[in-house]
Amino acid sequence: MPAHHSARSRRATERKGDLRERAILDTCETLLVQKGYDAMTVGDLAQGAGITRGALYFYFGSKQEVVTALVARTVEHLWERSRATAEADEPRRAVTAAMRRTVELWDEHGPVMRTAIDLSLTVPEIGELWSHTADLFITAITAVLERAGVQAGPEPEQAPAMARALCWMIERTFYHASQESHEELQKASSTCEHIWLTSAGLTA
Amino acid sequence: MPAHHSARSRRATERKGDLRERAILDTCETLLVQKGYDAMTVGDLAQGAGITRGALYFYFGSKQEVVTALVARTVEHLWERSRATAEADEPRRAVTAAMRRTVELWDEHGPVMRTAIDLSLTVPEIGELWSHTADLFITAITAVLERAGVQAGPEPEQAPAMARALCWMIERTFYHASQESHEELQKASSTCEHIWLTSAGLTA
DNA sequence: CTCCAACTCTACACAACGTCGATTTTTTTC
DNA sequence: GAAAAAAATCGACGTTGTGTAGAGTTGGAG
Repeated sequence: MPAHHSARSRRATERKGDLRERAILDTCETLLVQKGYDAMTVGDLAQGAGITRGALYFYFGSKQEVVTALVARTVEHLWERSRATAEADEPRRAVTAAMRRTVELWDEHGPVMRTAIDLSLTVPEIGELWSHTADLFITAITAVLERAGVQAGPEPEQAPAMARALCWMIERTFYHASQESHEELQKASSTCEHIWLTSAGLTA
Repeated sequence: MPAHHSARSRRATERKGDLRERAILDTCETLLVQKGYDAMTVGDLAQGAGITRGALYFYFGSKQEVVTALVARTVEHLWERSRATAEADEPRRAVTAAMRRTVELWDEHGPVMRTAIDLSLTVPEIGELWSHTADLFITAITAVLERAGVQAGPEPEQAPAMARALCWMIERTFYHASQESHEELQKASSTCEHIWLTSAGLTA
């Protein structure tokens, strides 16, 4: 595996391999959309990136590693965008903002996120990545619930447990909707937002 | 190619093959728990059932077919039990009863149901089976919501769409909880019940 | 007994994975 | 700007797991 040392000097020395690596990940994302994880072979991946199978194994140890790297890249992008959103806001607004952001993310990276979810059971690394991401959402939802007056605490009817269930609801609902269309995603978002608000006691 | 399950049900006596078939499915369920779908090979399956790979292919055309049959068997059992539960009841009671039944199902068949969910994307037959099952739940939830006063209709904030989201919430929450323990399942159930009731406007 | 269907096995062909060592290309160093 | 080092590429190989083919075995009905 090539070392990933960041900026060394004023001259950004981008190796040829870095290009290839990105090409492989891009190909992977494309293929995931076109044929899905199972049908995608290492040969396809290599061909898409313009190299042979042998060469691909210089960059990644396995098909799983490629996908893991792709998930990592996507998830990182996701974190960045999440950080950007202000959290200290009136609860109702916060919910709306969060849902809009979520729609954007799924619109953009639906297939990769679906794959990540599918593989998080069988590929421990991806499971790690995804559960970490989920935790971020869960703590965010928890914060909103508590600010809206839901009691904090470890019991099943208190904020953290509810946030967890709501997170899974959103994940799963978007998972399905993103297979259909952008419109479905919007509707799904409205529904989830409504349930979230109701659970928080913010009924209109 | 030998004809498959079409005319078998008419037989009076139980053939040796029916035993084998069941043995294969039982083995499949065991292996699913022990090693998971990917790690389970057709050889393992055959060995567990006391036959060779070749013989197994007499009964099932592929590994996927075996799992599909197992899912079908499990799901059928699930339908039977669901039918048994009375539907015409006071909403609050209906919710509690439904959740208790769901806990039982996951306690009993957690691994198979998790596998069904995982494969419903890649194996169309399983997807069919599972989405049909989900529809049963969704209509049941819809009925409860409407009886509790939630408006009927196709809009994202009306009963059917909400029922769908709640169904996915329950599915996903139980999916995760059933990997942990029976206790987690119970807690998950309480949380889901609470959110369901709140969404229905049945706040205590 | 014999015949047919149900059942079982071994052997084979194939596809995809991951490894290896040799070789070529790119980058660094002097 | 050439030699040395590192990075990148290739093609061939061994392995594993899948699904198929065809031959052989059992057991019950006529």
